[in-house]
Amino acid sequence: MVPPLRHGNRFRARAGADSDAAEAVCDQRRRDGHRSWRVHGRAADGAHPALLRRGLAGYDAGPRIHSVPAHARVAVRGRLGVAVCRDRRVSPLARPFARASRSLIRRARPVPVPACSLYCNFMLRLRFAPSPTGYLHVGSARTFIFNWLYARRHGGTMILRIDDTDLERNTEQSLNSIFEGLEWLGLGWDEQYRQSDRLALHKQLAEAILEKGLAYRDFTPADVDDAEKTNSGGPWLFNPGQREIPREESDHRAAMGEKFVLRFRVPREHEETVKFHDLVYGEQAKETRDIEDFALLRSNGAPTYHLASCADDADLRISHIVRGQDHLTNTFKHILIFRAAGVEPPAFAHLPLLVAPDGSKLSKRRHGPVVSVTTYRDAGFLPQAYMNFICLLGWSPKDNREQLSPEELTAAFSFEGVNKSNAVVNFTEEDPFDPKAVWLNAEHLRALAPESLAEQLLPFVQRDWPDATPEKMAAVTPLIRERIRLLGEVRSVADFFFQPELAAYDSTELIPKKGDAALALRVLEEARRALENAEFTHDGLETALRGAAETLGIKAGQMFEPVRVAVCGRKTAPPLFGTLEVLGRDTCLARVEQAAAKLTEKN
RNA sequence: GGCGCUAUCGUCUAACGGUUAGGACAGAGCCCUCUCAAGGCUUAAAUACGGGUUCGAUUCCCGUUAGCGCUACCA
Repeated sequence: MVPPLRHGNRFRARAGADSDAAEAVCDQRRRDGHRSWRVHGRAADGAHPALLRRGLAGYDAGPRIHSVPAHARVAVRGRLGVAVCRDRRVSPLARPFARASRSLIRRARPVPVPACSLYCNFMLRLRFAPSPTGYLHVGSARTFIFNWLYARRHGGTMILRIDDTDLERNTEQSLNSIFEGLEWLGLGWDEQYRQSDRLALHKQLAEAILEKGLAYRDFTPADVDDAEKTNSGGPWLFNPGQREIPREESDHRAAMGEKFVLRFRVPREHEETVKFHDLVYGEQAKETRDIEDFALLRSNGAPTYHLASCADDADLRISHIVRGQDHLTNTFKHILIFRAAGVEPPAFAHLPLLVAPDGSKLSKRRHGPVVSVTTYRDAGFLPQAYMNFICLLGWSPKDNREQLSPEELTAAFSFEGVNKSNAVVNFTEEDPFDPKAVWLNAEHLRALAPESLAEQLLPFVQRDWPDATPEKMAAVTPLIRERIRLLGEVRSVADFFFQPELAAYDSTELIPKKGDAALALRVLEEARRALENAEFTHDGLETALRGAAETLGIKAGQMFEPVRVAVCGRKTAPPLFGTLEVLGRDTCLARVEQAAAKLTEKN
C-alpha cells in the first residue's frame, strides 16, 4: 500500500571541507520507506566558484543525471557544469533508458544554474509526464519547462515519468522523439521512471480502493453501453445495476473469468462538493453528482491514466502537479483517488493551452511539423531562445522584459504570472514560425559570443559545404551575425563565402545606379587595379576603393555596387570591405575579372 | 446536451476600482548608411456585448455571445 506522505526535511546542501577547492561533495541521504539514495557531487576543475561556495555543485549537477542511479556519482565540468554519470549501475526502473541516457549525457551542454537555489528542497518534487504517442510538441515542451523552472527556482527535484499505460498507442519512435526534443532543450531532470514498469503498484492501489468499497466491478460488455450513453440526453454517470452487485457475487464472477471494468464509486448518497485550490485558476469546485463513475482498471486489467497517474504521483511524493489545462476537470477525479488512497493530494497548477491561430488545438494532423520542437531545432533556433519564447506564451514577468536568459526566467518564474486564457502560436503556412520567436532568436543569437555563434553556425554551413573550416566560419561570423535570425539562414546569407564558384547571376546586376554597362566595366577595371595594390584590410580596402571612385569621378556608392555584385553575386550582402578582406585578394580578383568578362561577353 | 474554464491592439501581454489603457512582435513612415541588416525616432492598432454595484469600472457581480476543455475500458 502507498504509505501516507511524510514531510521530508528541507535539506541544506553544504560544501566540502575546503570550499575553495575544486571539489565539493554533496552527500544526501533520504529514507522514506521505499528507497534511500545518495548522490555524490564532485565538481571538477572550473566549476563555478559561486556554486562551490554554496555547495551546490553536487546537487545542481542533478539535472544532468538522466537516469535514476541508486548510487550515482556526478562530476561537474565547465563554468556552469556538464555532468558525467560515472557510475554505470542504474536502477531497475531506469534500465530501459540506460542507453538513451548515456547518449544524452555525452551530448549534454552546460546549463546555467540559477543563483536563487540556495538550498535543495526535498519536499518539492515536480514531474513531467508525457505519453509517447507522438512527438514532443510545443505545448508539452512548455509544460516541461514550467515544471523545470519551478523546480529549479525553489531547489526542488525534477522528475521525468513516461506515462505509457496505453500500450497500443505507444511507439518507440515517439519515445525517441520526446527524448530528442528534451535533449535539445538541454534542461535535464533528476529522476526518471516509466509507468509500464510500475504496473504492480497501480494494481495494488486499485485493489486497495476496491477493498475499501470505494470501487466496484462493472461487468457491462465494452460494446454495449455506447449507444445508451449518448442518447440519454443528460450526463452519463454509471451503468445501471452494476454499482449494487454484492461483493460476494462480484468476486465470484471475477473469479470465473468474467471481464469487468473497475470503476470508482463516486459518492452519491448525499450531495458533496469536491474542492481544490489551483495555483493558476484559483478555487475550483464540482459536485459529485456531475462526476461519472470513471474507470480505474480496464477489462484487460491495465490501469487507466487516472489510476496510474495518481498512484505514481503519490508514490513518487509529487508535491506539485503542473500540467495542461485540459486536465483541470480531471483533477476532481484525481482528488477522489488520492482521498481513497489515504494520501494528501499535491498542489495543482494548470497551464493555459497553446492553440493554433484559428483557436483549435495544435495537432500533428492539422498543423504538421510546426507543432514539433525538433522543427525549431532543425531550422536553427537556439534552445534558450525557444525557451524564452515559449515562456512568454501564457506567462509574463510583469515588468515589460521580453528577452530573458534561462537564469533570468528561473529567477522570475512564479504561477502568479501565469495567464488564464489560451495563447495562440502565431504561424501561417508560408511562415511556420511565430515572428516573435524568430525575433527573440535573433536577439539571443546576437547575445552570443562570436566564437560560440561561429561554433553553432558551422554544422549548418557544413550541410551544404562539408569543407567549411572553423577558421573560415570564425572570420565570416562577425559579418553576418546581424543579418541572420535563425542559424539555418547562414546558408543563404553567407553562401558566397563557402562556394568556390559563384552561382549564376544576371550581368545587368553589375550596372550601378545612374550608370550603364560601359561604366560598370570601367568600375570593375579600376577596382581590379585597386584590389591588386590595396592593403587587404578593412580600412586599406576602403581607402583604395574610395580612391578609385575619385579617379573615375563617380560616387562611392556607384563604385561599390558593381564590386559587391561581382564578389557576392547579388546586390544585398554583408558590408563590402569586411567581405573582401575575408574572401582574400585572389578570390576577389578572380571574381572581379569574371564579372568584367561577363559584361564584355554580352556587349 | 451536462459540467467546468476563459474573454485587453492582428499576435504575445501589462494595468490586482481612479492611467491620455503601458510594453513587445508584426505593419507603416522617417533618420543613420557602401547594399542588406542592426540601431534610433515617429505612427496606426484593443478592454466581446448588455445589465448591475460604485462618486468612479478593463478590473467586482449577473446575464448574453463566442472560444476552449472534460464528459472513454485515450492520455
